Amino acid sequence: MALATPTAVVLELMTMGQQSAAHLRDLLRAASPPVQAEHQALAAEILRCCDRVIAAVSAGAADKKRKAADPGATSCHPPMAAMPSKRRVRGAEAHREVHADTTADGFVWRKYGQKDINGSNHPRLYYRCALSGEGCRATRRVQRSQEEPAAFVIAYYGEHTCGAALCQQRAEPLPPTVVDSGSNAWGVFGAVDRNRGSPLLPSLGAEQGAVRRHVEAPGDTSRRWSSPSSSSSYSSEVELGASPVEGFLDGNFDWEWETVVNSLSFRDLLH
DNA sequence: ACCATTTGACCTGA
DNA sequence: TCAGGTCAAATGGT
Repeated sequence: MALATPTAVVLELMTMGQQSAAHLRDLLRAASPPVQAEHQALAAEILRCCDRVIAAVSAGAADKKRKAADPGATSCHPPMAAMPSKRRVRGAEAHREVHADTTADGFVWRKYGQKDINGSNHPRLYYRCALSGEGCRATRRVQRSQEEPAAFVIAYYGEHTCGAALCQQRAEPLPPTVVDSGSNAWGVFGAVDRNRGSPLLPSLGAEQGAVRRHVEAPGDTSRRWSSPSSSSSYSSEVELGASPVEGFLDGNFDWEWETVVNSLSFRDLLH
């Protein structure tokens, strides 16, 4: 139960504003005839402002909490104090929860963890936006539905502050079929036509060939996702909007399918 | 050698 | 203390 503290109220209102701005931006984007880029930029700007306020308020609240828990903490370590906690508050409500029959939502995600969950037959997968290195804080949690093993429950946390332009670059042709996109228009981009199903598989090879280009410009490493504290690389997942192939559904998730998809290099997609 | 993927360890909130 | 979320070393593939 959320306490109606001033901070909570600000967060709630800003989140509503953020969702509205996202919706507006998406409406403008999809408008025909196309609206001026200036208008779209304005909507994007509003969204960015909301994002920043939410991030700032959240960070402030988290910092306050940390200090309360650790009164000995001083400003000796300003970088840590200024850093919002990377760890999501357990049980924090998802920004949006989607029940879908595929994990593909048109965004480029990087898997950063997997966990077996108590009372669940299926592991939970953790993804963050592939552009997190550029400041995008969107993450998602994917798990097979207990009731419907063929369905996924995808919880989204945070908004795409990367502008999602790159994230969505492969999703444009997909029709909107995601269930429960709520008031948040990101759901629109989760569009996947399940009827395409496995027939997409053969085309993947061609697409992969088209996409796979090893062009690495100097300084391109900034685009490669990496943990702030590590030089190791992380897995990437590029979801092309295909449903898991029947037969993969038995057993552990559709790892095989994801592996096929994973063979696409995220870096390649950025070119 | 480089990059992607896996998975056990670690951290933190409840 | 436990369970969920994240990190990062180890491993495998190209």
